[in-house]
Amino acid sequence: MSSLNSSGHRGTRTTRSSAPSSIQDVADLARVSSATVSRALRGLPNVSPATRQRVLAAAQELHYIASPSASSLASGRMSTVGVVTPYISRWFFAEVLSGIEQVLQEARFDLVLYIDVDGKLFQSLPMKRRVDAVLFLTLPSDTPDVAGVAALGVPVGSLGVEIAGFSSVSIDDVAGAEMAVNHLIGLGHRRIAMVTLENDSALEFATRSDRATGFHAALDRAGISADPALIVKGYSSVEGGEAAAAQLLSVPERPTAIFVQSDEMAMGVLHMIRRAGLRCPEEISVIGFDDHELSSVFDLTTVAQSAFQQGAQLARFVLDQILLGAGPQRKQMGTRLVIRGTTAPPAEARAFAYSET
Amino acid sequence: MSSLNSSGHRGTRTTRSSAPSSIQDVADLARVSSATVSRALRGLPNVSPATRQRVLAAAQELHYIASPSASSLASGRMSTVGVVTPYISRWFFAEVLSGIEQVLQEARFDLVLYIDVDGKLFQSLPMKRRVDAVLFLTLPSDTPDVAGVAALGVPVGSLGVEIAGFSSVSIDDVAGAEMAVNHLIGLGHRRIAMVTLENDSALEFATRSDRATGFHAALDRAGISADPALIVKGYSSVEGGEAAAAQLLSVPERPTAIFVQSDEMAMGVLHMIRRAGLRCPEEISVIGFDDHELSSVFDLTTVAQSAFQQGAQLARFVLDQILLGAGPQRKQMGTRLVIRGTTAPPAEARAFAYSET
DNA sequence: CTGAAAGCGCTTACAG
DNA sequence: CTGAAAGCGCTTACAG
Repeated sequence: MSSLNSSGHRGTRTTRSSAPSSIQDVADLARVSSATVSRALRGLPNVSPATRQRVLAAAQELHYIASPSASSLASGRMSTVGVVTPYISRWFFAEVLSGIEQVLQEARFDLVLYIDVDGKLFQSLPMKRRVDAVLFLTLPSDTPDVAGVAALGVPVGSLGVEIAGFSSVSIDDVAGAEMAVNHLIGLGHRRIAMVTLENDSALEFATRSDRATGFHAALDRAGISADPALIVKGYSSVEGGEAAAAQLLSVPERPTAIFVQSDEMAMGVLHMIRRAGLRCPEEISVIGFDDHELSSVFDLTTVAQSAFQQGAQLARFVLDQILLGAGPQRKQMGTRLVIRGTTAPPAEARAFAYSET
Repeated sequence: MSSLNSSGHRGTRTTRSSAPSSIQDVADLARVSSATVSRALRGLPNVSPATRQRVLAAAQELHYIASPSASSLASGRMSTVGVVTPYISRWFFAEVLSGIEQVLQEARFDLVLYIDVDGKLFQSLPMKRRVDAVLFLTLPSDTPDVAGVAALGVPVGSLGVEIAGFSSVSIDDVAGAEMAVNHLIGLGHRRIAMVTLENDSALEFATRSDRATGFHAALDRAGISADPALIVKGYSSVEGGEAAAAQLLSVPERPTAIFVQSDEMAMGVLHMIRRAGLRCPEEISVIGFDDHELSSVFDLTTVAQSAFQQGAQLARFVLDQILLGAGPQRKQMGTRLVIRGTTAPPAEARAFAYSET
């Protein structure tokens, strides 16, 4: 090792941009040991101000950046969180991911992204030994797979579904759905349909059943018996909404209102309604769920949730576990009814009387 | 080190699920050296079939997964690619990211995600020494910042803009914009407006100027002089489109057609047109750019591009650089006119004659 | 407040 | 085909 060339100050070293400088280079320049460099640079105590200054200056001069693999190997910390999501281009997941990323970036953690549509990832779990925690925006419906996740040996966060031992953030899907359906009932609707999620993959979307529960609860409380013909499943996309709407519109006694599981699907529903020559909300009301960025453009009444905040909160929870050794935490976030123009009293009701807004 | 306890075969070892097993554990169980384990598990040559089998079996029994930090430190390879994007919930970026992720996942590379709206990330470049390559879905407009990126010392890929030394994938924005405007001209439009991107950040959206170039080229060729009042800027969002449309609709001599830089902005434009009580395409035509998932719902005529394929291709390019030592490659992908219902001949033209579709 | 030394768990020439 | 050994570049008790 050729060290101690404190003569050529910023000459030879800086120009040879090939190999990045090591902690030893910094130590040599600052005339301390690598242990001290490590402490000084990480802001640990027990370093005299003067020494710290010298180290900082040396590090800066050499453009020193600690090798992440070396420090991970030595410390056992990866400063990385894995995130598993089924989609990235659906509003909800994109927003959640953005929230997670913001919190992690502030904490100077890296976010490793895994997209997994069909739950196959759970068999290999490529994030093994790579991350300090994993966030699942969806979980496999398979119990053994979930057990495998727990066996990762790192804090786990799950979105939308509470699992023993995992941190989680969710919304009250039951209450949200009830709120939506109560709004329709309050307008005078009795024949209310629901578009729910197709059980299309190995993944667990807890929201599916919970929102259906809220739907039924609201109807029950109003003394309305649910018509099975008015409950249809669709894929979580605009096309899924279109297909579901086509099905609903062909039911002999058409519904006067439709509660749709997501705004994206609701947009498909609106599209199909328009194509069928029907007018919304005059002839049929539609309410969605999410408050998607485009919902205002569609003038869509919906149940708003903040996906971004949910992601941010979930990231904070696992960060607490990693950094502070906290236990798993859970939180349920609020939803809010956003009344726009796709809901109105049913045609018959209007003929008779005024209704509440 | 207590090794050689080959007696309790699957007893003691497997049950203590605390510390993950190391390469040495596997070596002990298979009665070979750790060097051989390393070779056998990575599929390297010079390992006898019998030995390889024994190692594989031992590794499986111990649920062995190599420590990424240790192997990175020893080999110098991170098996990770960094991706920097300004947004994640915009259609284009979400699609590109999906394409990148798919290719990386197949190659068993990790994707580290960095969201950077305002280009600040380029001052710290947190992916230093963490990744084998970086993909920029956008670049800072600052030349020194770009130089800093090049100094990362790893292959770099850039999307939408060609930079010396970087791999890149883009579309021919000029040609795409010309195609859009030619479509409008062919329909008989002469007063054609353009909604372009606000120069709202430190980031370089090359598409901005290129599409404007195509717009002007098409007008020039048709002998139409562009009216500066018909070229407005807006933020890259639905709201941005609304604001831009509001401005355009207040121009004394209204345009008969609008070419909008992105479908998302076009949706805002359509919304504003509707709110202004105008009919599209009867009174004003609109053409977008992207072929967003929702464009068919809006019946929006647009210039289609495959963002997913662009992302996948860019990932393959840098993978070639990392794995095969290839040089930077570049490719321009195609665009395609998708004619839907938001474009039609201008009102005056219809009064006189038939026009082409 | 500081340093010497061990160790984190792999990979890779180098010998054989 | 296989192993001993060095080395990757840090962090962390342990002494002083």
